[in-house]
Amino acid sequence: MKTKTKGKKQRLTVDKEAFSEESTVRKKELVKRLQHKERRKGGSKESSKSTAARAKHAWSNTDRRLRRLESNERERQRMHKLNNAFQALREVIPHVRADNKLSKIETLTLAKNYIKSLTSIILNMSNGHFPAAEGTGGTSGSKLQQQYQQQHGDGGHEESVKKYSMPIQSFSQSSHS
DNA sequence: TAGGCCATCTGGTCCT
DNA sequence: AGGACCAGATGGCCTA
Repeated sequence: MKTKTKGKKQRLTVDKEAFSEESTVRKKELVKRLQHKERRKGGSKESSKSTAARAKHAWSNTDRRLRRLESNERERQRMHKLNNAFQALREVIPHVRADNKLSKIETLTLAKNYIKSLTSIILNMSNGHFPAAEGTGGTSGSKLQQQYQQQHGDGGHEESVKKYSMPIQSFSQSSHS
């Protein structure tokens, strides 16, 4: 995977037509984009979606533009909140690359494995190795285990512990050095 | 330079 | 009706 060191990206927002000077690098980039676009589209088809959407509300162009800008702003805020949540998640899961930012997919995958391994540890402890869970009535370890096995099948936690143990070990090594 | 990751825009759909 | 949510499109930045 890759390291991410870039800062906040400068966004060309509404005024896309505002950039007029184009370096050769940029031109090449545009060509690349076009090719990429063509590959994705697989042909040109004019959709009637936008016109149908426009017909739905009898707003003036200005109104429509204004509403669009407002909902863009809301969407931006929503995505920022989502990214904050991702960042919070990154901070609570131990991982090897303390200096480099985990990608979103890496964060989710690691978090999933982390939860699995913690669940396994809890199950192991409550299954005879954890005195507090024995003979106290209430939530027994076996109940927990039954519930876990119903959802994940038998022996799933062994594997998840293995899967996650390597990153955790690496993390603890790097944090102690 | 290709490809991965990301932010943003956009229109459709769902929910309150 | 309006906001939240979602997925597709687009384009910028970065690394191998």
